[in-house]
Amino acid sequence: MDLSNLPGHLIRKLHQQSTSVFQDRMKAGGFDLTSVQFAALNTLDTNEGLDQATVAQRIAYDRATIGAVIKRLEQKGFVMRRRDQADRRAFKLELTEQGKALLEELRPIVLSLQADILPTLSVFEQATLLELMAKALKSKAV
Amino acid sequence: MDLSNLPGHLIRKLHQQSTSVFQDRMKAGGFDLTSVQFAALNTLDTNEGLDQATVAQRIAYDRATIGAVIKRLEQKGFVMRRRDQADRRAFKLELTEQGKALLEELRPIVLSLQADILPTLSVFEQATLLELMAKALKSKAV
DNA sequence: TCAATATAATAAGTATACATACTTTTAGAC
DNA sequence: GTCTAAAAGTATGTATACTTATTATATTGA
Repeated sequence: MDLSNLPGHLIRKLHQQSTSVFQDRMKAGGFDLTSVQFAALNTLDTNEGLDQATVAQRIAYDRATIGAVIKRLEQKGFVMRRRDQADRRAFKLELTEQGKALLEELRPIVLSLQADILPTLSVFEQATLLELMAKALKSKAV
Repeated sequence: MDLSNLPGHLIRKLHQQSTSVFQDRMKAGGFDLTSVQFAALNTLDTNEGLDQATVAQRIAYDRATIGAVIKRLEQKGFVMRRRDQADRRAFKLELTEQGKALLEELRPIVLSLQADILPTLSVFEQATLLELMAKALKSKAV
């Protein structure tokens, strides 16, 4: 039984390639940030005051993982947490000035590295792949 | 900046969907095995006596990760490790009878769950996606 | 031959990723 | 107004996933 042509294996390897390109580019630019951390920062920029659970839901992670991610972003000085006075269970999250500045620097890098994730595909093939992946992610009809 | 249409994000979500289907099916069948553990077992079945480093290379993981995976498979009684007398740094790995039996049970399940990873795609679309992913994984020409 | 190099496995450290359980707080039913 | 169910965050535990360093053993080349 050869796994190498099965969807599960191909998807995992592609994910591996994707995160590897991201890490390499960050490192090359002198930044110390993972793709998850970037996704969280990016979500907060356009949505000041979100809580952790909502951030987790927006970028499709569980609360526990995002809690740890936010904690590290706070320690690095990119995010601030304040108790929500209207709902004292939650925190309102916002970017620090440093976080905003970082995000402006990172965005063009993150956009440009996307092409390197699929370097052997033509523009048309890339578009086809993205379209099929997006369709595959749609929830199955009842 | 909307990440949701970028390759990196789509690939991650698809990977998430893939591992989720795998876990659900294993659980439904009463098995306690991850996709990585299955991949390692499957590699050993057709290649008795491989060492950890070679297994890692075959299924595209680093040695440290596979070392931990093999350790758990050994604890579960599916794999045996013996010092390679020809190279005393390495272990020769082989499946136990229990490991072989498990693999026979799992294979049809793993094959059948592949279709559920991409439930909303037609057969033709699935084939196209697999082809593009395989091509995207080819190393970029020098 | 023997010093330099390389390799197999492990150790230690960081960061996801998720399940489950627990605490605190909120909201809805009555 | 009180009871209960739900939700936000945290804690705990397991399992990847990878990097760097270390140890033991092999290989090599001058």
